[in-house]
Amino acid sequence: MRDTRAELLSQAETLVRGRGYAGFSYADLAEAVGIRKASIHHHFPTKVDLGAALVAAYAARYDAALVTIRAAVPDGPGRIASYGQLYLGGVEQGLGCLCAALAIEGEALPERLRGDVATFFEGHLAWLEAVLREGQVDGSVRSGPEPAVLARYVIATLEGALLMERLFANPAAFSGTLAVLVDGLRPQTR
Amino acid sequence: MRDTRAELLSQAETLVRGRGYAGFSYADLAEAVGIRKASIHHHFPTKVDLGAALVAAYAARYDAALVTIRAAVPDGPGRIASYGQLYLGGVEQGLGCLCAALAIEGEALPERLRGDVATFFEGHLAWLEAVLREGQVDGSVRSGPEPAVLARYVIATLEGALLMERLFANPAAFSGTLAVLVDGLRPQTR
DNA sequence: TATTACCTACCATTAAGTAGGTAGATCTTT
DNA sequence: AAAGATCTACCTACTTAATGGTAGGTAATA
Repeated sequence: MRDTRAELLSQAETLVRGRGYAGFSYADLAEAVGIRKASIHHHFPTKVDLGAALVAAYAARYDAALVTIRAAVPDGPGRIASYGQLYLGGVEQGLGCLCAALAIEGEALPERLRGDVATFFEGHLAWLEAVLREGQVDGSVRSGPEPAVLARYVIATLEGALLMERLFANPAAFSGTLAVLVDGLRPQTR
Repeated sequence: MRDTRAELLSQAETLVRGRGYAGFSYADLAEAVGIRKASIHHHFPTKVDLGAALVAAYAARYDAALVTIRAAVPDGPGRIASYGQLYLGGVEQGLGCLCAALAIEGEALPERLRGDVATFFEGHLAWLEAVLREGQVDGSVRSGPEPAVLARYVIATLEGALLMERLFANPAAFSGTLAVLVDGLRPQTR
C-alpha cells in the first residue's frame, strides 16, 4: 500500500519549506507526488486544509522530539543544544522552517493558519521557558534574565540562523551560531 | 509633482514585507498606488525588475543608517544596540524584513533576486564583523568567538526576533531579545 | 451497497505581461 | 519663435498561462 496522504504531506512540506506557502501550487504538488491535481482535493479539500495538516504534522514531530530531548538530556544548555540540532537538518537539506515560511506571509495568510503557526511557536516557547527555568534552578543556566525572555531569545536566534544559513547553504555557520547561543546561556565564570 | 516611481517602490515594499514576494501582485500594487496595472510595467518592466529595485532601495537605506551608527556611537555593544533598533521599526509597523521575505522563498525566487538578497546580508555581515572586531580591540566586546561568527549570530538573532515578534505583534519582546543579545556581547564580569 | 481513491474535463479568477494608443512635456531644427 | 519630432507617463484592451476549486464518472475495496 502506498499512503498517498502521507506522501502528499511529505512533498507539500518540502515545497512549502523550500518556496513558501504562496509559492507552491496544487499543480506542483500533483507533479511531485505523481497524482492528478484534482485528486489532491479528495485528501485536502482546500489549500488551507492542507496547510493546517502540514502544521499539525510538523508540530507533532517537534513535540515528540522535545519530549525525547527532555528525557535524554539532563542539563539546560545541553537541552538547548539538542533543540538547536533539530533546526540543523533544515539547513543541511536546504529547507527552512515550515512555520517561518508561513509566518512571513503575515496578513496574506489565512486566519486559521496564522493561528496554528502562533500556537506552534507558543508551544516551543513554553517548552523552552520550562527548560530554561529548570536550568536556572539546577544552576546549569545563568540566572538573571527571565526564562520567558530567554526563551524568545533562543527561538529567535535559531529561526534566524536557519533563515540565514539556508540562504548561504552553510551548516557550519549554523553550528557556530548555535555554539555561541548555548555558551551564552551557561553561568558566566570567565 | 507626484513621484509615481517612488510611490510604487514604497507601496511595493510594504506589500512584500507584509505578505511576501509571491504573495503580492501587480494588481495589488496598482490598487495601492491608484494607477492602472499596465502602467506599472512602464516603470518596472517585470516583477523581477521591481524586486531588484526594492532590494536596492532597502539596502541603500540600511547602508546610510550603518554609516550613521558607526559615526555616532563609539562602543561595540552600543552600535549593535542601535543596529537592532533599526529592526524594531518593522515590528512596530507589522512589517518583516524585506530580504527575509525574499530569502524564505528560496529556490522559487528568481536567481537575480537571490543574489541581491545574499549581497544584502553579506554587507551587513561585513559591517557587523568590523564593528565587533573593533569592539574586541577596544575592549567593549567580549573576546573569544571570532568576529565573523559573532556577526552571523547577531544578524540571526535579530532577523529571527523580527520574524517572531511581528507574528505576535510584540515590540516589547523584541526589545527584550535585543537586550539579552547586546548584554551577551559585553565582556563578562559577573 | 457504500465508500474510497482516483480520474477527465471543466470553471472562474487571477497572474504577469503585451499591443497599441493618447495627451502633454521637452528637445531639435529651421 | 514656430514646427516638427521625440519622449514620458499613463491609459484600455487584450493574451497566455496558472491558480484553487468543482462536477461527475469509474474501478476497486469494505
